[in-house]
Amino acid sequence: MCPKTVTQNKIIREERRSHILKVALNIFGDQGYHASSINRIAKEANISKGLIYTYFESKEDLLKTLIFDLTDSILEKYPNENNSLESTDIEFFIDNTIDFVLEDVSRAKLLFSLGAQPGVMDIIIQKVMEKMLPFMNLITDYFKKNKVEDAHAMMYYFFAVLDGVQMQMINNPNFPTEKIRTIIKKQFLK
Amino acid sequence: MCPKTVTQNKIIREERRSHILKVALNIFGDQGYHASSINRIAKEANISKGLIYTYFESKEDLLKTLIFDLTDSILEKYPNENNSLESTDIEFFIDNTIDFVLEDVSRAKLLFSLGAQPGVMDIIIQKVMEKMLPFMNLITDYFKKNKVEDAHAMMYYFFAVLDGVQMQMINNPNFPTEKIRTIIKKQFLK
Amino acid sequence: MCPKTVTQNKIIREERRSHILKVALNIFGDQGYHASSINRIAKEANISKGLIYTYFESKEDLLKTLIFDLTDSILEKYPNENNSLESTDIEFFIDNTIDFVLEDVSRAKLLFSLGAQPGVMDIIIQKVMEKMLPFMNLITDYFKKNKVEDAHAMMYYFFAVLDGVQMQMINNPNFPTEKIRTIIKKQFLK
Amino acid sequence: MCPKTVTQNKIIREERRSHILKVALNIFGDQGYHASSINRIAKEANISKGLIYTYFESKEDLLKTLIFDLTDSILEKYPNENNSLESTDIEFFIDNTIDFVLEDVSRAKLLFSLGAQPGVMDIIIQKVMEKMLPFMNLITDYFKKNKVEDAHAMMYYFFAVLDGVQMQMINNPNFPTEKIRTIIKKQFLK
DNA sequence: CATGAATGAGTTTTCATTCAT
DNA sequence: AATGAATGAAAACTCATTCAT
Repeated sequence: MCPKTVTQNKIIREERRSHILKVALNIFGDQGYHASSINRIAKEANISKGLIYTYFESKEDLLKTLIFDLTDSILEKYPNENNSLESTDIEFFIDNTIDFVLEDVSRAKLLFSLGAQPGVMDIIIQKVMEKMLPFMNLITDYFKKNKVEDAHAMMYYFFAVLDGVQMQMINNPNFPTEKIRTIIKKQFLK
Repeated sequence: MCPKTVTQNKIIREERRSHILKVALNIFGDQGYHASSINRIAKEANISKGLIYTYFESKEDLLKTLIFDLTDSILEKYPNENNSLESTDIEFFIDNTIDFVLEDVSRAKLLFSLGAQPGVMDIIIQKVMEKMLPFMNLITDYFKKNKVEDAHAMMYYFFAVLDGVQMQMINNPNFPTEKIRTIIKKQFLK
Repeated sequence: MCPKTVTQNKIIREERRSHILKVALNIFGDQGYHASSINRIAKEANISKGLIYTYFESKEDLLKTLIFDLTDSILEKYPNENNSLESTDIEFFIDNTIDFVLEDVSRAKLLFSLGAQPGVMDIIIQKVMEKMLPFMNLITDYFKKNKVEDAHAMMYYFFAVLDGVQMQMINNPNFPTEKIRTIIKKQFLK
Repeated sequence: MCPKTVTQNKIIREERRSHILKVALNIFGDQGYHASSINRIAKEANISKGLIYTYFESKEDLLKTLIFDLTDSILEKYPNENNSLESTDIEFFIDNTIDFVLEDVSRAKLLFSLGAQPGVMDIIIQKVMEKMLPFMNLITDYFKKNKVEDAHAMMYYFFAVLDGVQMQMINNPNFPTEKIRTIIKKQFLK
């Protein structure tokens, strides 16, 4: 029979919703947003096309939802206090950045594939920047404290290195992540 | 009057062709392949949709052509001899990698947006790997020669760093490229 | 309410599919394959363009499906045993050939319009020939048995006559089909 | 140099024109009108697309011209006097009908492929009918004179047979034309 | 709530026709 | 007269979205 109790429905709804999100994340991450069809997502999730539209307003809404989750998980990488940073804070950030990819490659893939989606990366950047900008300054201060010559440039370099490592982790199955983690820490932690 | 000479036509064709390629590179780079319509490319290039099809068989053919050009320009980054590398060779590669983005941001954008296009990145990787694999070994040898502890991991780190720098150059208008160039050289050249 | 049952959908799909086929047969038969647009077929069938593509992969697939049906209905004209033919077998074939047009003029029109479609007639011929070739020999034998001077040529003549009759039936509204049926039988049945 | 004398031009024009017609006849006959592109015709004729349009107003005009030629050549098959027919007249018509295909298969192919082109066959039929209708009556009279039971039906049969033979000649490379010619004459000439 | 048939706007692609040279 | 680059209207096809059941 079809009808269900209210509670049953609530649970089912929550499960379904997150299932759809998970499947969509995988497919968007693999094929890119535009190349992924709602049909494909529905099939992969073993539900009907129509059902997706009871959980999400549109394909774009699905993407936006994923992006907000993504943004939240990115924000978690940044330490919460605004005091000056110690080595342990930097280490925390390095670990979080690397673990961010290890935990869910699809999520990271999606993030990196979003660069080409005009108007989407902007949303992320805008939200992330609030936390990132002060963090960038803290990193710069950290390098100054450690007598790095051009601390400002080194801060940019630091982010570039982490970006590059994330990209390699995503695309290169031979990438020796743990060894690289050690190298990064050796280089930036004093 | 008599018909346009063969030479005249050849010049026209060559110009148009490369003009279309240039416009397509920009749009594909900005929006991603799937989000870019032939219509848009035609408008941006101030020509009719149809004309694109006298120069390229299909939208995919247009992409493939761009990719082959891209692949060629990537291959130029790698030094040609297979002897052991000196500092100058590494410096040459670092400079080429950075200048690759400076010369044509759209081209680099396209390259980085291609990660999500299944079946496309494969083509590039396959062609590039022939030259890249031996080069990776040479880099490893270079680090060994310089008494780097884990030379193999350092090689991967080296490539990750350059990837990350390229990404930042593309996405971050504040990125201090020249200062970073100096930092990289200081770190990896001995 | 609960979703449409599987059976309901199956029925709908079957009906729509055969409706599209019927309309397409008419239009292809009337205008020829290339001159018939999917748009036109959709309008005539009172459905949207898109729907045709949920039932058939492409315009060509639609044609191929019609052709396979056509081929099947042609093969039914030929008697099934491989023994030597009697008058009744020949009569059966003559009747079937004429009735083939009477039953569905559009189908016959399509068949005759396909001659110019390269690569399509080949498919039909290839499939039909398997049954036709032995039948041609049986017809030849039949004429030999009846002391026809050049039985082999007469066999070709027999097929030519039936072809011509089918063509006249299709194109000439005044053609006295039943009288011709009698004439043919009088001529070829002994 | 390009400029030519007036006379030279006239000759060239006439040659070009008939060359284009010949090529178009072949291609239209082979592929059907709609599947044949102007581009293809131009290439096959070793001239430019544009040039076709100095000789013919449009693709349809090209077809119409071919059809008028075709109609003329069909009309030639019919004897010119309106007196009652003798065996020799019938024989003349049979021979002409068969030779019509032998002389130029492409022309015959085009004729038979035109059945599906709505509005085109009508043109032919309309023009041909003027000569054909009285001829049909003469044929009927001929059969009556020869004590054929249902002379009117036999007349239709006669045309059907000739149609079928033409079709076989076009489509079946093994068709024994000359033997069939004999058979037809034996059957219809007394 | 769940389905998938159905839609139609938008995309790629083709091709007869034009026109500057 | 001759060329073929260029156009644009129309065709094939895709896919997010809707809706009857």
